[in-house]
Amino acid sequence: METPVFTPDALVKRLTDSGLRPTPQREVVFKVIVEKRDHPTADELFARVKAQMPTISLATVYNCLETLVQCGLVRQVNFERAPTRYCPNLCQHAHFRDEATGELHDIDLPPDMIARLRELLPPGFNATDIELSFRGQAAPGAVPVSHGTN
Amino acid sequence: METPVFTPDALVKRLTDSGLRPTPQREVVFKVIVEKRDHPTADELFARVKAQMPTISLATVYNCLETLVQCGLVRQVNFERAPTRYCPNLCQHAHFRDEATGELHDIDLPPDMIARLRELLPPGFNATDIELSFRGQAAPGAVPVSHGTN
DNA sequence: AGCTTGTTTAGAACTATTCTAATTCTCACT
DNA sequence: AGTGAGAATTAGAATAGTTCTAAACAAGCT
Ligand SMILES: [Mn+2]
Ligand SMILES: [Mn+2]
Ligand SMILES: [Zn+2]
Ligand SMILES: [Zn+2]
Repeated sequence: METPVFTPDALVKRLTDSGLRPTPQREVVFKVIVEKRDHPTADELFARVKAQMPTISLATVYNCLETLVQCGLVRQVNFERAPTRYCPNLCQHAHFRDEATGELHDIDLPPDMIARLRELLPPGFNATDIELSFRGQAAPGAVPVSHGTN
Repeated sequence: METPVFTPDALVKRLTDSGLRPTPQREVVFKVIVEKRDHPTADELFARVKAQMPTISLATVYNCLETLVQCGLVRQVNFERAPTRYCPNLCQHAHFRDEATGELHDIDLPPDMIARLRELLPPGFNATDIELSFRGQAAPGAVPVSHGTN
């Protein structure tokens, strides 16, 4: 399983291709979300980013995240009404939320399973997006997932 | 497929079994959510319930819904950060959100598929809950689902 | 330099939901 | 039937994540 890491240059290309500008803020937000592959909230990202760019504002973090989501470089993940989390893993995958810690874990979701899920839909229903999420307990030492870095 | 409809008596039993009181507010909220089997928000339910009990408050609707969810008589359904919706269909099922209208449709989710989904979890992950949701377009005339009335 | 357009920023606004504290109700027990 | 204790309801305030606003800033172009 290869590991197509996003270089900073790839970000610049994706942005300019969409008619958007590669600003320092967008670059640092992207760098910070990619380098620690968890599922931080906007607040958590704000804190991490401020360490490198103390003048950035929370509004900008939200703006950058929205841009990154639109460019398809980051996924938004919601669990009930908890604060939105952001996921840099672009492979199709499901999420498992550990009830004890609140943390999200990536769960591999093979293409054939996605196909089977799609078959659940009656004729006339056309899904552009499928979301699968688990909630429960994870044994402390349980290894997360294949961890393909996109 | 039989159709186990919840009578008002069943609600009373479920409540008293849990040490809760069967109040007129709880009964009317339950009646209103069951009689039109869609996926209303708290606001929408509040409007419907007020027609029958003009003095009820929104806080009470929220309180009653929380109670009904705890008793397992109603499911909570979230889509991204949109207002929580409430679902009276207790059979295991997935949801399809029509992007055009914002409406939710129930999608049958057979037990064997649930079992297969569970197999996606690596050892050490124990799911108490699985949630599957689709987003896309539904052809106007598409028939919703098996519609087992619980 | 001036213009244009996109971006950032601080803070206000928004909104679904929860909390508070006072009142009312329910029901088991006389 | 009447009381009392605890449960539930209510109006309105508070909360909190997110979005909006409007002013300042940046970069490219003429
Ligand atoms: Mn947060
Ligand atoms: Mn609503
Ligand atoms: Zn993820
Ligand atoms: Zn449903």
